[in-house]
Amino acid sequence: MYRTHSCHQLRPADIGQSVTLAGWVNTNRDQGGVIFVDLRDREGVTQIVFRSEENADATVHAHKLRSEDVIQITGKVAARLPGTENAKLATGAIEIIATDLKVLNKADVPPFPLDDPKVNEDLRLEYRYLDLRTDHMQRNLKLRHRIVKATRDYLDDAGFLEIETPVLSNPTPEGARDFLVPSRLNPGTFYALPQAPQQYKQLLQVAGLEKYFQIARCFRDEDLRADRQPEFTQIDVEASFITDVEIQTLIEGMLKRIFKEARGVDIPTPFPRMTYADAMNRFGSDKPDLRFGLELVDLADIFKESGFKVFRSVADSGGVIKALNAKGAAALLSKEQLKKWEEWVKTEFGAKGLAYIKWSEGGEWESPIVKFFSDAEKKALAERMGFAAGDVLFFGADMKLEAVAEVLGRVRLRCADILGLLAAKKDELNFLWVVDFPLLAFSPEDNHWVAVHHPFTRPKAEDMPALEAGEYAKVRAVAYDVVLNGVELGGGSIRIHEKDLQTKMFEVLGVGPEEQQLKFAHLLRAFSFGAPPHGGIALGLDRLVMLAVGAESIREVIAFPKNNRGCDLMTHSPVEVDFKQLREVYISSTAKKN
RNA sequence: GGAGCCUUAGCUCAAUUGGUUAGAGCGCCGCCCUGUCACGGCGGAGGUUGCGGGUUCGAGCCCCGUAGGCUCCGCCA
Repeated sequence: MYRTHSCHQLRPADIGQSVTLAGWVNTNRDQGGVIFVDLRDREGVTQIVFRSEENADATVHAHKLRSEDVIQITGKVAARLPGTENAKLATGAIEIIATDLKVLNKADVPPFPLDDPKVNEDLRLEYRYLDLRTDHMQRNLKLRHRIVKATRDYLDDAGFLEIETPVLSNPTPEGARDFLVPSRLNPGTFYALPQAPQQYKQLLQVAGLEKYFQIARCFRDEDLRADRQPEFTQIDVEASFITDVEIQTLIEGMLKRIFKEARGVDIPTPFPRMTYADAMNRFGSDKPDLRFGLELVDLADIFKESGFKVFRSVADSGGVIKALNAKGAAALLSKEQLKKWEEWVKTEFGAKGLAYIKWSEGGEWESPIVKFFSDAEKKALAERMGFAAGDVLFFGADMKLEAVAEVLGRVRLRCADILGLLAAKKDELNFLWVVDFPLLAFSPEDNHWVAVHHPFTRPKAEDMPALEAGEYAKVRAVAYDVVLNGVELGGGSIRIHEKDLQTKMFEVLGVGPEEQQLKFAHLLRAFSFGAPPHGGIALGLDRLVMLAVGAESIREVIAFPKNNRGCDLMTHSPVEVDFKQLREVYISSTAKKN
């Protein structure tokens, strides 16, 4: 037996006991005649004392201890001398008077200080096993475990079955780029790693399992971000004979339990609901952060007769003109900075420009466009926007709401940032359902309509006539996203369960009968054998944990993440493989070597 | 595919306008220390300033290229 107690366990009640502890040397304070070692394990820290006059032999060896050595010590639990208790440690009232020391494994000097949060991330990732020893990372992984456990318990209580689906499955024609896996037994053919268990979970409904969930690993071969990894984990849920509101209620209860058990907070349910149209119109985003205002305001009617041609032409032809008022931002935004913002929207979103009016305290309206406005327009504008000295207005004008939303939605977030609107609300948890997403969007690059959610999403019953009539832009989906503090946590929908409707959807999406047979025959056939009405949702577990621990990146809540080029800096994955290994799976590389 | 920022000791950073021997804190090594807990004291080692080229009497600093890291756009049904 290596130990009798953990390093977090012993208290004054244990004084006098003989104990054995094992762990890592956290710090070693050698004072010559007496040596203090803080011994660390997963649970905590306990102070060990070596006294030369009592245990000369052990003390001699303790002189040689260094950080991160793995040791085992035996000794007696003792009260600390009066006045030397450490209130910062849970075990700070006691210490172990060591009688025996065994070095289980010496450690080299660590390449970086483990307790320094400023160490560069690439170094932490190269030595991830050391980084994971830190309190910070252990807390994150423990909380992740609590969240997964709460999820399993909750869904089990609700009658859901955890069922695994294949990781080796088929490529999907739409959506993200697939990771491919060559099949050795079937030369020239490929599996794909799943982007999501979508079809399998629907087929489990056809199979009559009724309530399914899975903590599912998903794979998408796209570029990485702070909140995107090529492999990530979803809480995947699907159920039969269920409505959209019932799924939302189920998930609200699940998130309530997760946050109660993980963070000890009670989040209010039900969450507010907002339509996609409202979210875009008022906040310029389909995942609005409602912890602050800065709402977008419609101005098209004011500028119908305007002398400013850009606004007038948009207003006249039924386009969208909106503005937001960054209250108190004038003092924070110099002319040069405003120019930079304009450059930013131009380069990043391809906008033509960013119109603004800055009203400094005790000054005039400063703006490249205001000279074109009539007095009546200025008055109407100031009134509607609540424009006052110290404010900055930002405008967006375009024939399409999405274009205005893209620019002003981001300007809104950036304004909130510089105005410090979130500083006081860091701990607030603002949940929201965004509902009534459009079913379809026209893709100019592909020159056909694509599914906004995915091809299996059910159109709203009242919009079926529009679908039949080919007015695709008007058709809304029974789809919903759950949003937390402006981050999309997950999304789902009620699915199509009728073969004919699914076929119709494929046609609209430009998937012809041949391709349907090739790629979706199994699903269409399954629907012909009595498929129940069903629907579900998937939540991004990594993002959920990230928000629960207050991290800035999902890499902080994944044990062994990839960097932003998809590489594992510890194992150097991905790597080149031997020619023979490629030959076995009938692959030859076209990559150019340099 | 594109944009921005970054790279100086093991780690985190500094180095005035381009100027002489590139510094600090922590860590590391050695010695001392019987109540520390960010222990303390004394001494010491440690640098191809990412790499390659250029400008200059002289480059950590300026220019070009390149590699790596981070963030973002595109992409992510």
